[in-house]
This record gives sequence, structure tokens and C-alpha cells, in this order.
Amino acid sequence: MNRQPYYITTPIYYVNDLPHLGHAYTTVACDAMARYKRMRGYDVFFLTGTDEHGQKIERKAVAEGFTPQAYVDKIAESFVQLWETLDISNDGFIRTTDPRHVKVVQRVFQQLLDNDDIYKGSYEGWYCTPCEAFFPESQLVDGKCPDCGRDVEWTQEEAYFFRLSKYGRPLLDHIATHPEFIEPSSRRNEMVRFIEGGLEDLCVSRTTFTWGIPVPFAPGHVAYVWIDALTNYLTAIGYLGDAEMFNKYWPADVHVMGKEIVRFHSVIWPAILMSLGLPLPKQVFGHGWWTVEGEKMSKSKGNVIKPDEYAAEFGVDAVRYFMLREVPFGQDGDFSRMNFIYRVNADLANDLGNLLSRATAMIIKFCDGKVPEPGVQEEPDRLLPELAAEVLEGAAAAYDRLAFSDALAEVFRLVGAANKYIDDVAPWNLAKTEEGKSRLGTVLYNIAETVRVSAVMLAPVLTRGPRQLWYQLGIDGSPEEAGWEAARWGGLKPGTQVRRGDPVYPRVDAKAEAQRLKVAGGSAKAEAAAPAKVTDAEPAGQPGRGAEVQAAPPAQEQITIEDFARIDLRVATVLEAEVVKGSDKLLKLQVDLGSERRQIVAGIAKHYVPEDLVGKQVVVVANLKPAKLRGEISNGMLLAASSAGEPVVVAVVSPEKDLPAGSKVK
RNA sequence: CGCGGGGUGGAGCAGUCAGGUAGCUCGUCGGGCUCAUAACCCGGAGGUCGCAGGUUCAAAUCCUGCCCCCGCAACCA
Repeated sequence: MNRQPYYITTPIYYVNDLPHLGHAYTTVACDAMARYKRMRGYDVFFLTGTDEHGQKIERKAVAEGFTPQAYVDKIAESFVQLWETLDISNDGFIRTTDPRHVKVVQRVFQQLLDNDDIYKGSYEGWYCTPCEAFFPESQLVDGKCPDCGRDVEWTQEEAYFFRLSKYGRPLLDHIATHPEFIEPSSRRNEMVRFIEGGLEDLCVSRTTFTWGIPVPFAPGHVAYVWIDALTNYLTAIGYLGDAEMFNKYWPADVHVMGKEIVRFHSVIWPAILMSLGLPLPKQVFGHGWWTVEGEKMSKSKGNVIKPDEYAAEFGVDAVRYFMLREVPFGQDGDFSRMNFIYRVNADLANDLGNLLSRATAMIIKFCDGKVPEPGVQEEPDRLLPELAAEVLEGAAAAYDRLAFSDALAEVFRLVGAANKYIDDVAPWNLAKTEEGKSRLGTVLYNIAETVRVSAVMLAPVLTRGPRQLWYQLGIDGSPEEAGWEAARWGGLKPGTQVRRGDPVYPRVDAKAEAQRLKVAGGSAKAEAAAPAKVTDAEPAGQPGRGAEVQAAPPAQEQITIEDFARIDLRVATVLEAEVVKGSDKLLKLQVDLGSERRQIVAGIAKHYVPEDLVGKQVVVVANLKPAKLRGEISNGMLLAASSAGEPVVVAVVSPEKDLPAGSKVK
């Protein structure tokens, strides 16, 4: 019997930087879906990969002293590594530098040309000669190059265009007849509006850089990102190479991605496919974004979450669980360390892990360690089997629509019910009387069986724990391999010898962690939280009208003087300042701390010209753990205040008299 | 008037499409249990559902206006 194919993809990730939480989120979600579908018997092809061409890469490689190829090899490897760490079960890993892909892109170009969907035109824009880059009007900073700040010129270059404009109507028709094509629906509305606003033809080739796939019929032109990147979905499953494989998996069942690139996948990509005469993917799903501790994640803030570090600290299951449980897929969410710990403790440790512990302990204590034979299910005993059946349906339905948080919540409804059932029935009391003992077997069986079926339903998300849950219940094999049907009630064999072991999900000491964070987090948060409350735009150093400033922060937890003393604030004199190469927000400062000279990187380039800072005295956090920002070591942090998000005001000290560098601030 | 998302007990969310007792998780307070990973179970306190009008027997939910927050263009999924 032929198994039904299922083709799911992540976007290919641009290798201009190391992977982070965002990449991991998309990939883990796809992985959970891929595992779920495999458990349901599908012939799954799960694809991820890297996008490796373009001017940015070319320049970055040169800047770091690599050839482009060596550079992309290096970064691509870090993605592969992270996926291994996170137990990602991808079936393919496509790189746009793969020779197979080069061939596909060139053939696609040719085909689009033959269909008269590509024509030669000219690309116009503001061009920065030193940077060799075009910028749209909206990106210019004060009419100058956003990268280097120099003048730009209105320039045009020869380029090839794809007749995207021609596909507006067909796209709208397709969306109208296939409402499930773009999910969630809010994204669909957005796209419909966008298309209705009119589509312009799309520039698909460039002559300003060479690190790309040459356009076959146009010497000097390389493919611009669209055709180069999007067609990876075809290459990876054998387009123009392995017809059998291609025909099996295409069209894709779902392309999953962050909301920012839904437009490319739901407008440009289907238009290209229409031109090629290929069927469209069945669905494009745009998920939400993470903030970190309430703030946008960005390198300049230094708050980028490294999923592998979390995995090392709390386990792979915890990371995967948190990402998929905490926030409904499709919505934005916040990644906070304490919420992470609370969530993982409450669900995995307290509810699930502890339930196993209760089950095995009682089976050992009251039944010689053997799973008892269930007897008559009395009224209250029927609750678990019935709920399990309901949850099985609900979880499956939720997984099917990529609603991971719903699926997980369903399973934990069952886990919670089992914990309550134990308290209601009090097996330890049943064990005390003869008639109680006859029911005890049923009760303990129900509890153990709940753990068993829960493990199966959680297996798409949790790659480690479910197997251990089974092992301790005395079941060999893995829930994942057993398949989704193994989640049906009654599979646990009476007489199975349970094996008590270490906690599958040990709890994290949240109190200690909160304490630790309160101290350490003070410095990191002070930057954003505290000054943001000063609604007045005046620099904090000039009290002016006390009334406004007194709008005191209602928020932050109070700290003791000892906590504060841990933050070493010092006066420093700025010796040198320059813009960090390739960054438009970062300034690299050399400062005199009295006893030593330090390099500090600060995200204030948009508001301060380097020269303005030289000679100024500033306050820095001197004992902050060093961090690397865009390749530059930052050994400390400049205190700054921001109001209304954007304008950043450096808290330059303007004391009555000059202080010696290194003076302690308190 | 650019587009989109959002404002619900201390925190985070559901409920809004199909008006009718305001629900969940965490926290907090009290109690219970002792099988368990100081876990688990029960109960309490705590909300004028952003503001102002309107429709209705009845509005978190429908209508109108307004206020505030966050994204979309960037070193991002």
C-alpha cells in the first residue's frame, strides 16, 4: 500500500549570521509536524536549508577574510549543528550553492523567458557607489546611504523583470477558492489587500555583484534572491532530476515561515509556479515572532536567545516544549527566562514527570511493581479512558492545523485529570482494605495508561522524555516508532514490570533562579525598562520639572542595596569612537576607565556621530559580562536612556567638575 | 486618514464571528493529602472586560467616535 506523501518546508535561512531562536522556532515547529505526520503513517519529506548567495554574503565574507564559498560553508555548518542539537529530523538540507540547484535556477529562468514572463528593463534606485548597493527611498537615512552615511545617486542598471503584475488576478482567484492557502487568516487578509493594491513587475537579476547564479541568457547578470531562493523547494525534491520523487512530493503540503516573508511565499512564489505551469503549494503558514523579555530581539541589544544554550541548560525537550506550548502558532510571543522555567516546571516536571513518579511508586508499593489487571471501571474510573479518547481526537485535530499549543494543552488536560483522579480516589486508602484492593488495580492501571498514551501524543514535540516515560513504565521501544495509533486506550499490558528511575523531567529551582536573575538582570534591564518610564524627553540628568519625571516606574521589583552594589558603575572618558563596520546602529568606543582602557560597543550610532562622543564622560557598567556585537567585543555597557523607543539619549555625565576616569558611581 | 495586530482580576492569555451567569495558566492567601520530582488536589481574595456615546429586555461581545501599545522599511524567524 502506498503511503500518502507529505512535504513540509522551512524557509532556507540566509547565512549572513549564526542561527538563533527565530530560526529554531520555525524549524522545531516543522519538525514536530513532520514527526506527527510520520507517526500517522505519512511518507514525509521535511526540508530545510540555507540561502547562500547575494551581495551581503559576498561582502561579509571578504570582510572576514574568507572566500564566499568558504564563508557560507562555515555558517551552513552551524545551522546543521544546531539542528542536530535540537533533534531536528529533516529529510533534506538544501543549499542554494548546490550544483543541482544552480541548474534548476538556470532552467527556470530560461523557461520564464520562453513563456515571455521575463523581459529586459532597467532597475532604478538610489545607489551608493562605495557600498555598491541600491536602496529604496524608504531606507535612506537623511537622504544618505544607510550603511556608510555617504551620498547616494539616482542610478539605473540593466536588469531582467518578471511579469508579476500579470498574476494579480489569478492569485486573488486562487486565494478566494482556496482560503486555506494562506494561514492564519489575518495574514491572508493582509495579502489580499496587498495584491489588490496592484502588483509591480519584479526585478529578478542584478549586475552589481557576482556571488550568485549566472542568468543563462544574459552574461554579467546573476539571479536575484527571488528565483534563486524560492525554487529551492523544487530542487530539493528532484525537480528536473528525479521525476518520480518530484511527482510524489510536489505540490508541497505546507511552507512554514515567519510572518515577514509570507508575502514572498504567497505572492511571488505562486506567480512563478503559475508561469512554470506547476501546481501551487497547498498552504503557506506564517507564524509569529518572539520578543525577548518584552523587547524586540536584536543583536545590538545583545538579547539574542541561543537555543542551543537553553538546550544545554534545560534539555532539548524543554526548549521545544516551551516554544510550541507557550504561544499559539501564528501569534507573537515573548521569550522570558523565568516564564520558560515556570512553564517547563509546571507542565513537564510537576504534572507529567511527577505523574509518572506517582504511578510507578504506587505500582511498586501496592502491586509488587507489576502493572495490575484492570477490573470493572466504576463511574469515576471511566473518566480517564473517556477523556483520553476525547483528547486523542482533539490533539490530532490541533496538530493537523499546526496548532501546537492547542495540541499540547489537550494532552495536559488529560495529565491534569489523572493527577486529580489520584487525589479523588486516594489509592493509598484503597490499599488498606480488602474491597478497596479489588478496585486498586483498575485505578493504578488507569493512571499508568494515562502516562503511556500521553507519551505517544507528546512524541511529535518531545523527542526525549516520552521514550523514558515508556521505559520506566516497563514498555520497550519508543512511542514515536509505535505510531499515533498507540495512543489508543488499553495498550498497556497488565503484568508489565515497571522500572523506577530518575525523574524524567527534573524541576528547576525557580526561586533560586529568580533570585539570581533579579541581581544579574538588574543591569541588563536597567537599560531598557527604567529609563523608558521617564516620559519626559529631557535627559535624565536635568530634573527640570519634577512632576513629569515623578511618573515612577510601577514595575520593577525592588532590590536591596546589596543587589545594587553588584553593579559596578564607573565614570569613563571616551577616547575614540567609530562606527562598527557593516552596522548602522553600533558605535565602537575606546574608553578610559582610570585603571584600564576598554572597548565598548553601543547601539547609538543612529543618534550620535562618533566625534561628538570623544572626550565626553559617560557612565558605564564595568562588570558586565563581555559580549560580541557584530564581531566586536564589548567589554561593558554604556548607560543610555530611550524614550518612545527610538530616540536614544546617552546619559553623558555633566558633573559640576570633571571626575577622574574610573570614579565609582552610586 | 498607509497596512496589520492588540488593550479582559498582580502577570500572560481565552471568550468577541453566531449578544444572555467573565473562563484558563501562573502568582497570592487558606485548607487537604501523604502515592509523588517541597510535587499533587480543593477553596478564597482579586476584574466598572482601554475611554465615551449608541442599538437592545440584555453588550467584553453589535454600531460610531476617540485614546494608548506593538509590528510592517532595518544587523531577524
